Amino acid sequence: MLGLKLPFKQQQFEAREEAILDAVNSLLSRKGYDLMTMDDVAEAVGIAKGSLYKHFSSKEKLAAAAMVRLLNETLVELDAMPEAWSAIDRLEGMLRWSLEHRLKGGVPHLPSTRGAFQRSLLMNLDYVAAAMKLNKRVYALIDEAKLHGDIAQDMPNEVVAFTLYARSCDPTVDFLRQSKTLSDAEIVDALVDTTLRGLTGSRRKALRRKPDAHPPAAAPRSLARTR
Amino acid sequence: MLGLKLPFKQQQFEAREEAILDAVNSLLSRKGYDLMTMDDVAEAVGIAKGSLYKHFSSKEKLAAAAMVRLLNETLVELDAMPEAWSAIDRLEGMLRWSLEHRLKGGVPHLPSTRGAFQRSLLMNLDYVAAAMKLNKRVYALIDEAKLHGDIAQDMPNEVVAFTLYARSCDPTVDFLRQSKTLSDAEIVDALVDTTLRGLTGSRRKALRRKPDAHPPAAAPRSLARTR
DNA sequence: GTCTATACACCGATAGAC
DNA sequence: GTCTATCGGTGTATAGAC
Repeated sequence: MLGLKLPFKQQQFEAREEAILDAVNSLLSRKGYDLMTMDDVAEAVGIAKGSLYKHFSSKEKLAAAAMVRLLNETLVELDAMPEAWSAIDRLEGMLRWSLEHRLKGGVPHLPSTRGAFQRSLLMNLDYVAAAMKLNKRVYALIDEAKLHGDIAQDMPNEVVAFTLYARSCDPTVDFLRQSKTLSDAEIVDALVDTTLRGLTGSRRKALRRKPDAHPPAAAPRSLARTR
Repeated sequence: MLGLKLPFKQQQFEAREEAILDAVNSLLSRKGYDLMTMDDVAEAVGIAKGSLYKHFSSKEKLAAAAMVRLLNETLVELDAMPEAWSAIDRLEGMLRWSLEHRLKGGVPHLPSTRGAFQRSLLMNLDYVAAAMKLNKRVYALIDEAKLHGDIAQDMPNEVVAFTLYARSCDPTVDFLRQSKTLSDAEIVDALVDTTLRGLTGSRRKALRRKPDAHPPAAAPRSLARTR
């Protein structure tokens, strides 16, 4: 009896941390890192602000923990996919899951803020480790999909990976939702469609850029910088 | 002589406003709206903070003015394109221009912040007017491109438009730049490529989703909400 | 109009009682 | 560990001298 008391309290402690991360997850997606205050989090969880700091020693640690949890959930989701799915199916599945997760009020995979948050994340060892683990998995899938001819060979892997990640924090999602003409399911379909097949839609055989067409490949004005 | 004095002062006044907007443009792209302070702007321009409020009565007005100027510049760019260009060429040209503008340190077309800025913009009459004007132009181009078979017919116009706008505030741009493996010109090419032709690359005739393939169209888990 | 100085509010983090 | 109260710092906006 007495031997169970400590594990119980510990279990309760971890349950509260989960509740905190849920609140952070929701707030982070609605207001972003900069506008999310510790008061917001405390109020959403139903505890005092001071108590928050007994669980997480800073706002940055708190937000990073939520991001790490998301990355790990994504990995679990990848592992839970049907055996029959090919590499491109899994990548599409991950993208769908991300978009649905976001539409339900979850954090995006990438920090959309151009602020201090991104930099603090890169100095957080837990986050970097989780990100690298997921990234390795995704890169392997991309390589496999390229072998199957499902992804253009000449597309750099990092472009593919970041494009997939970034779609979950694309403001297009918010704007489409605000315009109210598409359901959530249709928004997901549209985003998946444009991401994988582009605006031209690879269903059509006719390609826009014929071998000897006029040259819109170059920039309209010579603004290109090699940096 | 004396008749020119007033126009001169006025000209000087407007030149200073241009300088202010340049600074805002740069700061807004680097730090985002929330992290950009009026002190930052004042220091960048080289004037006192109090003087700023003689030109713009609030931070929101200031940021909105920068966004309006960007939208108008985009319209000018669209009008300056070669006559021979088709609708899809112009849309691609606009996308390229946006990406290059962003890589040179300019504001993105959409407010990436999930904060109060977006809401304040929608209550700014000047911004809404400029956005509607550009939007009308873009929608016309999309319709024309669809007629030519350059854009998938079943893609809603708003999805196409927002996808084009959103690409200029895509965090992929930042991450690719940080990884240092691609030049700025290559980043632009890659982004334009994925946007128009998707990750699968519509150069290949073989399409991923055959008519009677297995069904990855449905979500991996039934997370779809009709809302 | 441009400057300096300041009012007012908010937020992250801490202190200390219980 | 949870609470209330508070410190220190920062940011928007304004006041007032020149």
